[in-house]
Amino acid sequence: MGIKGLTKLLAANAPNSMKETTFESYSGREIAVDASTSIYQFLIVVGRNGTQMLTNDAGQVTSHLQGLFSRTIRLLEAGMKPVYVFDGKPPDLKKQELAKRHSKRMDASEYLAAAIESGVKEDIEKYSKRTVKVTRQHNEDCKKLLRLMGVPVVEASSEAEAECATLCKTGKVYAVASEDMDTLTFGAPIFVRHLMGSSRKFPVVQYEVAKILKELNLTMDQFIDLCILCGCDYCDGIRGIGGQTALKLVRQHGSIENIVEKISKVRYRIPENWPFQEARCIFKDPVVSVSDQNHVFEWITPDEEVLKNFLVNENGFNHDRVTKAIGKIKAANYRSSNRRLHSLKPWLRTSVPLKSKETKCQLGVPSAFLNPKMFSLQVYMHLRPKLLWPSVDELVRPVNLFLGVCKELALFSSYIHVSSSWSIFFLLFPFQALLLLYLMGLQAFFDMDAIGRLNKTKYECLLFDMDDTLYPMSTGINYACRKNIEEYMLQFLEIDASEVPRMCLELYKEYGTTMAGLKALGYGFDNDEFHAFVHGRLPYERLKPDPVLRNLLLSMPQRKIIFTNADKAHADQVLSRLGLDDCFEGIICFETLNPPFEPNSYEDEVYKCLSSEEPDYNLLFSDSERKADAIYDENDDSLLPKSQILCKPSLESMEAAIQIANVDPKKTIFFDDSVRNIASGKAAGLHTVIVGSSELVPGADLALTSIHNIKEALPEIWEEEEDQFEQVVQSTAVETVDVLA
DNA sequence: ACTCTGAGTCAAGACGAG
DNA sequence: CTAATTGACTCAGAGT
DNA sequence: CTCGTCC
Repeated sequence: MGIKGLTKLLAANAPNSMKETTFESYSGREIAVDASTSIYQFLIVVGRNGTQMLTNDAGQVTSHLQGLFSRTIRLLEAGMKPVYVFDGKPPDLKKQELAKRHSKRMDASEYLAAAIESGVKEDIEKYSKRTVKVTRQHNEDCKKLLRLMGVPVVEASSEAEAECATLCKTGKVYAVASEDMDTLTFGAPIFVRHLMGSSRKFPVVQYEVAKILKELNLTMDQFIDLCILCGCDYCDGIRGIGGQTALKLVRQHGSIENIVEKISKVRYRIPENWPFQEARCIFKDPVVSVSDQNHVFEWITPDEEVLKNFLVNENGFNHDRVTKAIGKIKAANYRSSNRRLHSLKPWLRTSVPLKSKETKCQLGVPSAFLNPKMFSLQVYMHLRPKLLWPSVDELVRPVNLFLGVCKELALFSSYIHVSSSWSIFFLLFPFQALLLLYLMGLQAFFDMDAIGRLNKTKYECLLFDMDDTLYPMSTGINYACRKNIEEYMLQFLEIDASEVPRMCLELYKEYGTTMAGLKALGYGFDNDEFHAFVHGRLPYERLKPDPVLRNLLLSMPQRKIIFTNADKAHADQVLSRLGLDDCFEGIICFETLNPPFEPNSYEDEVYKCLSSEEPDYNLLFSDSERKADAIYDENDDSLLPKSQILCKPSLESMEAAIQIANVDPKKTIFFDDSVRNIASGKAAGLHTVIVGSSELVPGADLALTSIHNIKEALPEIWEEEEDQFEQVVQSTAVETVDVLA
């Protein structure tokens, strides 16, 4: 039922909070859709002829599949990235409402039976529609279909609308498309109605919750109260109070509590045991599935064979139609992956560094950064000293790309570690190198002995991510951190509040850290200042010493190194709070990979970040390439600026870490909680363990729900101690050497 | 006369051949 | 083991 | 643009 009369109320009292848009304008956007309501519509309307519906050979209804299939393709073809959200358990408060609906349906069933008997066609049509319900099987069919199509599926803990709103609040989707006004009450920042109305009966309308609050001059809490008074699914309103009066009362008294206190008890009857506070809770802090803050949705290529089998063989779809449709999905996928950051472009246009230069000065920056020109990448790149062999620079890029591909291929089979010297080899003899690589791959394929050897490989080093890996996500540090980043963007970079969460995630997704992304967009803030702001007031007190983990770590014979994207101060703080500061040989942190930048000695910087005597050409090239790419070409649709910041999950950062730590990736295990970091760790040739997940992810050799399970899952780490002859003597007082120092 | 509420009722997809 | 939508529209009736 | 068809 949603919120009674909210549409009218908003149209009358907050007309500027809604704007007409078009279907096409959501191209490139992630859109959350409530699956259950869609399925319901399909069941009611698709292929219905009296009680007759679309069915497969077994007589099972397939209307929902037909509808969902074509609708999803329509969205994908328009460049949208749908995320379907399925309902979970309804809240207890909704039970009575549901019971009411159920009994209505039962009545309808009786009418239907009567209608069939009497043979009145219109009645049969009418009542059979009313008896429609979405069964578990329907939901499962649709989930299966979507997964096979490569479209993400979310199972909500409770209400799908609440889950959708949360996805939007956290920036995981751009907007929620729904007809249900509840979505706004749950606080979805951007809410789109009539998106699916292909019949241009209604135009597409976009609501923004921030604008609604502004225009109604209410806080979010007051807006929720207003919605409850209007009448929602969870409890009754007050008889005699509809939208108009509710708005007046909320404006006047501020909250339901005050309204109840002030209004005439004679005129209005307040329900006994009125659960408005519980209803308020459902809207304010809805039960949503606890998902990884940093989880990102992916739209992958459809599983063609299985999908065909499912639709054609199991459900009687026309083979040619399905083949054609799959072609459409693939084409759409290809288009969007080719310019998947299409959606970043608005920011690129509006957030060119001019503003950030000013901000920069306001912040009072260290003198090294006073020349504002340095912070406009365009200007800087224009003035920068010529790189070594600029023409080679151009040449190197494709070679590096090629090398990257080869590496991934080769390392995928875990046999060959391509060292940096390969870079030169590839540069000089690309074809010979390719041939050699091919032969090595062939040899490895047949060399079963190599497999045996590989399995026995001793581990020499353990590389640990820190945040959410050495301590669980539940401490809330990650969440607090993100809030701080958002606040920084809002306060110092003057980014529009409505864009912040989404931008935050999008940049994180593309660049590894939001900070790296911001830099890539041309924001010229000071790194230290950013870190100080973001990490300065985290609830570190929630981190408690972890003696169990400490003992585990100290008992491991291998070298142990931290590899984090965070800055050194944060790493020190966290490790000291956890009581682990003496467990690690070193910390590879933000400053290690991104040494303080000195404008005059650009070339030196490249050398300095490598601790080796001789410059490593592989890194040198990729580094210069990175800087060169920082220019954003307005005319190019597909190219986005690269960040000048080196951080996970870039392959370069992995290689740099391996280089700095001076380890052999084949003998190193990399622990991280991020799927992307794990994937690129694997690409760099490391053994990988995903922490905080019970399921294996692509590129992970092992999954650990908690780092504490390490002994059970990886006994090899300790076994080694017994049969290793020249065992490294592990002094109990491990010297903590910061690599930066 | 005018405003507002509340209860009941209805309708709801997507495609493409002609 | 069960249950599973929603908004627009109309019209009657109650209150101002 | 409409109307029949999708399974």
